[in-house]
This record gives sequence, structure tokens and C-alpha cells, in this order.
Amino acid sequence: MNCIDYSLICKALGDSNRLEIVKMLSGKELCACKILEEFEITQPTLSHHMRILCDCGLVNVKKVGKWSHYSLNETTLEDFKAFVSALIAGLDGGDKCK
Amino acid sequence: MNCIDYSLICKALGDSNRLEIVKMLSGKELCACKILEEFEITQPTLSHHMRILCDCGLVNVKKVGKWSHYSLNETTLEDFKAFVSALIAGLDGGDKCK
DNA sequence: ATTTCACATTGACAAGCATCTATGTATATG
DNA sequence: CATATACATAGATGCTTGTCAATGTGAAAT
Repeated sequence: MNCIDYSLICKALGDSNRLEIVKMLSGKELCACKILEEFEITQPTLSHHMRILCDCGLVNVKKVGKWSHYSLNETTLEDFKAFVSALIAGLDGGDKCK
Repeated sequence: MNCIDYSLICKALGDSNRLEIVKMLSGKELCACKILEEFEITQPTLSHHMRILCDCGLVNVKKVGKWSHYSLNETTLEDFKAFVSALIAGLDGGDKCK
């Protein structure tokens, strides 16, 4: 249902901090405070990055009490992988959304 | 040998015009003038975009007389696809270049 | 209730980037 | 040689965006 904008996904992954965040979330599920420890950015900046990662569908949020648990959205990543595959295969990477 | 910067690749694909260019190059090989016809941008702007796509390793250039023939670099795309696969598999998307 | 903790929002600012016009370069053609 | 074609480079400009300090919010703890 949700329309996937690969340009948005790439733009989200285009920031090195956000790419590192996605790599951190690979396999695990982390709360914002744990992610923040690994970067030299302020908490509002991290919040901004997490919002961008969620908006494009790459990351899921699960609120648990005071904490926000973040994890990768495997469906989006699978779609994105299929998109790259189609580019390689010369199939034009068909638009998923008209 | 060449160090692949996935952040650079994503940044390159993060511009909608460049993403469309890559989709156009899927399977084919095109010269700049043919690509230019499909967009409402000036020639210097296209030249700028092609440079970014080449710098990150996504696109190859082949000079033939006055023309520049552009094509996708399948090796880079395969590496990028593997990177996305590793993210899904939870293998941390191992750094190809320390 | 008050305080503390985890996170989001707002507003501001500097750096980055896409785009343009103008110009340069190299190759073909008449 | 002069002209035309295909593309690159340089400089300028306006919009986008990453970042921060300050503040808001909602849940837990004391």
C-alpha cells in the first residue's frame, strides 16, 4: 500500500551518520539513547535523523514507556534490494508506484 | 581495490534526477545528449550530475570522438546490493574498506 | 506533586548543493 | 581556417539540510 520513494530512501542513507545508524540497527533493536552514545551529535540532531529514517520507511519505532525502540524495516529493505537488482538486470527498476 | 563509499553512492542516488538517469542507463548505454533530451535541465547541470555518478563509481564513461558514452558499473551495483543484503541479514553490512 | 529521564519540537544559522549563465576545450565538418 | 557540435569548467545564486541551544512533552520515580 505505502508508496515507496527510492529517492527518499537514498537521500536518507546519503548522510554518513544515518548510514551508520542503519548499520547499527542491522539485526538488533536499539533505543535512541543507546544509539546516541555512539555519535558525537546532540540528542535533537539524532531525533531529527531518526525521523528522516522513519519517514522514508527504513526504520520502525516502538514506544515502550519512556523509551523509543528503533529497528530496521525489512520489507522496505527487501524492496530496495529488489530495486537495485532490477537496475543490474536492466529491467528499468520498475516503478512500484505508477 | 577501489574503496567503495556506500554513503557517497546513496547521496548520488538521493537526487531524483540522478536516480532517473541511473534507471535510464539500466541495460543501455547512452551518450549525454540523449540523456539530456529527457530532462528539463541545462547541459552544464547534467554534466555536473554525470560527474557525481561517475565519482562514486556507479557509472562508467567511454569517450568516443565528441561523444561520451555512459553506462552503469555493474560491479559497484553488485557490491551495493550485497551491502543492502547484509543489512537485512543482520550481518552489520561489513565495511568493505575498514 | 515534584523531579528526573527519554525523546520531540522550534527557531536560527552555517555549510552544502542543485541550478543557472558564461565561457572554455576538443573533435569533427565544410 | 572557420564553424558547429558535444561536453566540461568557473563563478554566482537561491534553496536545502545538518547542526545546535532552548524549550516542550510525557512517563517513571522519589
